Amino acid sequence: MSTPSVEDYLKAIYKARTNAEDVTSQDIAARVGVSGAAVSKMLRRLTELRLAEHTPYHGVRLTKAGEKIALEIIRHHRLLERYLVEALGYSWDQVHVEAERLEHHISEEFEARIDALLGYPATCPHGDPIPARDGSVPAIRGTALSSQSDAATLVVERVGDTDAKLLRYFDGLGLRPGAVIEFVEREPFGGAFLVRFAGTLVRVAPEAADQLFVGACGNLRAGSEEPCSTSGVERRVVE
Amino acid sequence: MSTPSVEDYLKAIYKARTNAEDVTSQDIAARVGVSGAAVSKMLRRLTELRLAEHTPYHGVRLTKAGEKIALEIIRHHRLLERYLVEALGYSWDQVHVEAERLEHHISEEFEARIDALLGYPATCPHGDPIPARDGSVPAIRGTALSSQSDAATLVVERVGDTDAKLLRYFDGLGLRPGAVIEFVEREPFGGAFLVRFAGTLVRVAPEAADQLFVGACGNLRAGSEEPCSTSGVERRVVE
DNA sequence: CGCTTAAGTTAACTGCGGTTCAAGTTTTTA
DNA sequence: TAAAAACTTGAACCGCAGTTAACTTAAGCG
Repeated sequence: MSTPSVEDYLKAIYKARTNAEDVTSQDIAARVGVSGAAVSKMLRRLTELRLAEHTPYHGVRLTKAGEKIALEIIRHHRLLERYLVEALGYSWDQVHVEAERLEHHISEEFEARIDALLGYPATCPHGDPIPARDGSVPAIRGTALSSQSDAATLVVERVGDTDAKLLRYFDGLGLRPGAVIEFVEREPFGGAFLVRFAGTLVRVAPEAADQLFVGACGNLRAGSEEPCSTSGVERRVVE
Repeated sequence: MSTPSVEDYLKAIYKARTNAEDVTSQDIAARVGVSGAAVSKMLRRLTELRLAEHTPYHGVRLTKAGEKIALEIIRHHRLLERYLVEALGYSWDQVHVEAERLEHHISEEFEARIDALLGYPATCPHGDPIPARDGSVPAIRGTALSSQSDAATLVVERVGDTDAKLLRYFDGLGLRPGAVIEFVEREPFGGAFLVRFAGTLVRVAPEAADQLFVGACGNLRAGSEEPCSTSGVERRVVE
């Protein structure tokens, strides 16, 4: 078995790779929250463990084995987030921190049981896809609202999950995965993004718009039963 | 915060003390699963951390602070066991191992939520009392069936929780906390303990009898609604 | 094309938590 | 009561995971 620390690095490398083609050590360091030197050392270890391939001063890539572990941990994380919300009544801004610790310590048995109890959900409460047990991952959907330029009807696919304050902000506005919004325009000089939602005009702050990922409204979200509803509320799993 | 390792030692010392007056290093070593030398070193650390008072070659005692942590961990463990059985459908022989890892990693928030969801249970599935959040602990009930000599009507208070095989054995016999049994006699020459349970005669093996703790039947178990039922089945918490 | 600079790596060190082996202290027993 | 046995501790060591400080490398610019 791998240690929680190894798992954290694998997860960070995996996530960094889905964003940028080249994974930099700095990026990993920032994600894991350690110094660059710690990253260097760990990359050597991961290479020895055959979980990654690291050519010094150049890139890192996860091996099949490394990716498998990364996906297992991400699966644990997102299932746990979902479980904490659905079964224990956590709010969606609390779950990230709790899942971050628990993801390293639950058994496969635990994972399987909460998965079944939740009815095999496709996404976490923030809209990120839950990797399947076989290692397949549904495509990550949506582009940041902040990169939107033309007016359009859009559906919220997912939101950034790390900043609790931001999540409470979204929650206050009613902006959750599944919500259908109409992008109107951006206020000038780095201003807010104007969005019509549930009949009213909402101003989404620039930094919030970076963390709000939207898709074309015709795009059905996997597992979403009301692709273009305006309720803005995710379906709850009822036992 | 203390590390999982520190917590394991504190728990071991606490539990050892409830059994014997003098806590030996060996006992701790066996409980934690490490060498004697590791115990010596840790006792020095715990003393420095003011979690225990250790006079070399003589005893150890937990300080108030140390006992507080030990009880928190035990509370986590027993609540988790209960939760895994009630909410996730684990069998009672599976929960110890899972709880052993999770007990170090759940937050106070998590603890409070499962406690409320379970309706503030008084015991774990094996009958051990769950310490309250303020640090008070209901008395541990019952004496080993193996120390019984005279025929009597008894109620199963608790069973040893560490041996999964033994728990399945008890489960097969129907012997769970709350079960009312009649102790008849012991077979000669280190033989089984003869017990009448639910109308039939049951032979309890000697090593099992060491781990089956019984009390006088008039003794109401806290939180037990049917003190002298013969159903042998713990009430399930229904949501 | 070499020089600066930022990114990445290595080296030396720290703390934790374990090990084995040897030495010391109690306790038991002959 | 002295020797043996059992228990406890100390010393030297290891692996993991981090740190800071010094050194390499790669890249970009004048």
